Amino acid sequence: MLDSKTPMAETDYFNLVMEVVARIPPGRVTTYGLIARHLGRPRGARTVGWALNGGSADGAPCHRVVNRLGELSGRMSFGNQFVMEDLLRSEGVSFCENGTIRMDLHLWDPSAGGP
DNA sequence: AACGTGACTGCCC
DNA sequence: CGGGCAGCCACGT
Repeated sequence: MLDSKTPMAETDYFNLVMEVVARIPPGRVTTYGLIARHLGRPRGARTVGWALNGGSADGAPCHRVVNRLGELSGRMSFGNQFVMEDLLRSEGVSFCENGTIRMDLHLWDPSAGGP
């Protein structure tokens, strides 16, 4: 589907990550490790974070990407994690009292291909 | 080619 | 999921 018009190279890990992140349905979240595993790098979780940091793509709502704890790790790049939290809440995501996302309710797997 | 760095994860306590 | 240590991937210098 997107492969027919998406001229991305293997070296463009950045573009590849963006594709997966862009496929995350609203009200859902995923983890770096899940994405990395879907890309074929089960140990490349850090590389996924690097990709999002490398370029702020509007087509890739990085605010839907969190660490395995359901916590918004990109606070340093976003500026304020509260912005992401409120944004996710607007999509219908529930948060714990400690400010982390309820992964058990909103965790989405890229391999699932959809909601 | 090597070292250092970073939006991570897994294992251990 | 409280904190600490090591491993992995890709990039910049």
